[in-house]
Amino acid sequence: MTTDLMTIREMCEAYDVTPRTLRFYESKELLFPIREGTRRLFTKRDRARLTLILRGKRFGFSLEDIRQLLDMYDRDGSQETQLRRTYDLARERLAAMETQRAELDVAIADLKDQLAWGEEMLARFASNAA
Amino acid sequence: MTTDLMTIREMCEAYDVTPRTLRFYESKELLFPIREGTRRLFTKRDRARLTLILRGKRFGFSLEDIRQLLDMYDRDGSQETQLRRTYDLARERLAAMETQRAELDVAIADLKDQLAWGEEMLARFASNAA
DNA sequence: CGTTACATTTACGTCAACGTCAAGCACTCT
DNA sequence: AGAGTGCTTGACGTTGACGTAAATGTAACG
Repeated sequence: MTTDLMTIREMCEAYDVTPRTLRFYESKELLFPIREGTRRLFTKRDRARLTLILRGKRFGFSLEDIRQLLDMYDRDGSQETQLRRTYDLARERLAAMETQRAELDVAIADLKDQLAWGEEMLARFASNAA
Repeated sequence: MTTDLMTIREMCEAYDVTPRTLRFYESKELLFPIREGTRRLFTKRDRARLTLILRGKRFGFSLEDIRQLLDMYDRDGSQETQLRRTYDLARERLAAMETQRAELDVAIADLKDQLAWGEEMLARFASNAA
């Protein structure tokens, strides 16, 4: 292992985020890199948190939700209360995502109908032109 | 038929939108109600446009996209160029929606995995407590 | 010492689609 | 005339997740 500490550039490479994003997350108290003078050094812990942040974002959690969950983990270690809270939040999110999926399905089906209609019209134009 | 013209309130009732929304759409040149002094009177044409606006929104088109399409229809009457443009835009949107649905599916599957994991942990805690 | 290549901070800007006042006019009822 | 209601305009606020600009620092290279 090299140093176990990573600069902001290395982090950006590794996680495909911009420096602005990492500083932003720090300002929102999602990350706590070591401040070596004016520079940042990201620890293993920061990387673990960032992984969870990015995963959470994929699931559609807000940064504020994520922050609260991470903080809970920090306080409780790995106790039941926070696990249950995480679990509940995740179930809510899942429900929301499935609702969204259903709506998207309807919209897609409708749009396909409209497309069929459009093709019909185009065909009609084509035959008129011929 | 009463008057073929509707007040802002009637429009709100009929389309389940707020007055603010209608004024906003007018400011964005999506609607062109008659200005009777200081008040608005929405014509059949406005209603047709609003229907298309709301439909477009359901499909995820931006208001700007919608405005451009509506303007095209106004200019071209009902010619092939605009029909094709609409058709192409709709196909793009459909592709985007299907991509989005695929990503959502992955996220849902992942989240379900995490949930299963969470249940496992909770069960472990429960048995420890017993 | 100068240049290059990063790093930092602060603060304001962005995007979408409206919401939320505040303040005033227009009309009706009494 | 006063009260009440509805409609108007205009400007600023909201939300989330950063982007962008400007001014400055600092570290290593040659």
